[in-house]
Amino acid sequence: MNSEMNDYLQQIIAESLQQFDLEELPDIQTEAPKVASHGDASTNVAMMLAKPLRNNPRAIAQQIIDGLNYDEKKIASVEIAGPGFINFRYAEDYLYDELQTILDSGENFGKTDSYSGKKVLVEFVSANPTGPLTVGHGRNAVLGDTVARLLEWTGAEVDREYYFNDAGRQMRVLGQSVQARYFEELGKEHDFPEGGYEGEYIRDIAAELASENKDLSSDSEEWKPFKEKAEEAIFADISNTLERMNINMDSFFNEHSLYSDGSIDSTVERLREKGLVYDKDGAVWFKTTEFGKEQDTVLIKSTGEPTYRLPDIAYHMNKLDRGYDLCLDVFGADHIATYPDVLSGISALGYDTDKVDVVIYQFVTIVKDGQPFKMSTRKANFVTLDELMDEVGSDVTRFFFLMRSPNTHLEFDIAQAKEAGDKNPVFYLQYAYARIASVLRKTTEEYSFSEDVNLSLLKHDAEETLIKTILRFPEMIANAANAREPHRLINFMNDVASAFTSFYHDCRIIGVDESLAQARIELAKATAQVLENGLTILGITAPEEM
RNA sequence: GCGCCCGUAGCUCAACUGGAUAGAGCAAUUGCCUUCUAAGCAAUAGGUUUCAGGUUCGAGUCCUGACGGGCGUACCA
Repeated sequence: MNSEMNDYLQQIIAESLQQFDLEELPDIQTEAPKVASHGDASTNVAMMLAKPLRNNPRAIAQQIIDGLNYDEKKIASVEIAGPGFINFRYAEDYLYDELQTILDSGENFGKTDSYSGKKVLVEFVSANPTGPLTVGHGRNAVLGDTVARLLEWTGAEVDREYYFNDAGRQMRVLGQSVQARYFEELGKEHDFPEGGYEGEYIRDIAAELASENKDLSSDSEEWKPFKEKAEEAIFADISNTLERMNINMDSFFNEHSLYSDGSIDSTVERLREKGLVYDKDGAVWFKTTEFGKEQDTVLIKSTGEPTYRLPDIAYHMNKLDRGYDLCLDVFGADHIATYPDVLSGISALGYDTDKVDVVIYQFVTIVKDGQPFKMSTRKANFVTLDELMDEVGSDVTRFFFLMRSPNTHLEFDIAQAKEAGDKNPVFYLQYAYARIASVLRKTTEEYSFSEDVNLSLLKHDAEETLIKTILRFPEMIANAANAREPHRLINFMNDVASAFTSFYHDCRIIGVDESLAQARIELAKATAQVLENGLTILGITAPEEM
């Protein structure tokens, strides 16, 4: 059901409700029933009013219907069903008019405006440059990008940002690892650092450095040039991977800039002025107990080094200072603990926490050879996203990460993904699109129409079901965007493909009466448009043939 | 111990934020290619939604308590 119809129904219901002399109007909800025989739209207001009006729901429903003043060009019938639902059936013409709007809107069909005028920042991936992106990062990357696309379709102006830290212990060890491999490459003795990065990519970077023939020191304190080279190479690799996955970042934000511009220091000072920060045991503490936590937490260690919470707070203030109406963070379940501290910090300093929201996703369990597989970047025990895409391509990769709700664990069976082929549901969607494209190619050869199309010839059950299904598209996108749950769109796309295939099966296009063929071609075009728009949001290609 | 997420068909998961008969895919069984792409369609089978209470017209969904799994709970990020 589109929002225009929704508004209309709510309006006429509200008018009818005036007869009851209610103190407060109930929240009128209208939705498409699960079962088609229940009509096109349904409302439960009568049941909600049962208690305040002290009457039985079906009697109230009857009174509401009696008081209903509706346009017969839009609504064909209204009836009471079950415990007191009021079901509406659309006028046929309405359906055909709506089908025409899909064709007229074309690649814009599905766009709504609930976020229009809003500036949104989605921060995701944000992996530190210590190694290639793994399958574990994939869920974050694809989820973030697709939520961003959904928000764009609801009118938001979205920026994608990658937050990283190239300072700290991890990066030092990375530099030292490259250094060790570099001297091995030159045939010299050099100790490999404890807990160093063992991946093959480290050797590749070292080999490239060796071939450049620079005069680099073997002094283990002189790891910085190695770190810089490694960071450069790894970032190039990460960017390449993201590009392959159809992801384009608008900005990369280095945590280090928060130190150099003084925001870290000023954040601590401002919290101290509020009396929320104190010194103890040589460390600087944040009074998180004031916000309901069991313990205070350390902001700056006794070594003088901040914990990650402090830059996180400063970073979020930075984002809000840049004028965003909504800042979305995408991160895995292991980061959930820091989030409340960040909110406490920024709200204490007068920022609106409603403008910050988080998309939490549960971990990806890698299943390899039928066994759960523990990954570690340091130990080089991982499957990279590049390896995965080499095997199955980016369409399947993106689809796989989006299929499931973010808050359930995603089981990623490598073997199954690799053999994906005809088992993979992404092909079901693409296949439906390719079939339509094929039929449309054939019809342009066989037909040339002179008269206007008459869509009202589409009276077959399969045709009506298909029209009603594709009309739900804008509402689905808005819901998925609000919930930040791309898998809803995937489920919907399956409904579309399924409704199309049963139409395709029952209703031939070529070889039937010419005006009917013409109408069916239009319906096929509209379906292709919805599939194409949906696949665009998912970042998946819509192939003309398969 | 405490906090967050989860428990739905043999397996992997949905269920449009409390609605009507809980649905898909895979696996199983059975039909359908001289007609627009069989990467498909149609049908059969598979369920006490982990368990026990509660809230209300109505609960897979909300609340309480068990049981089971995952992730946190660091002067690691």
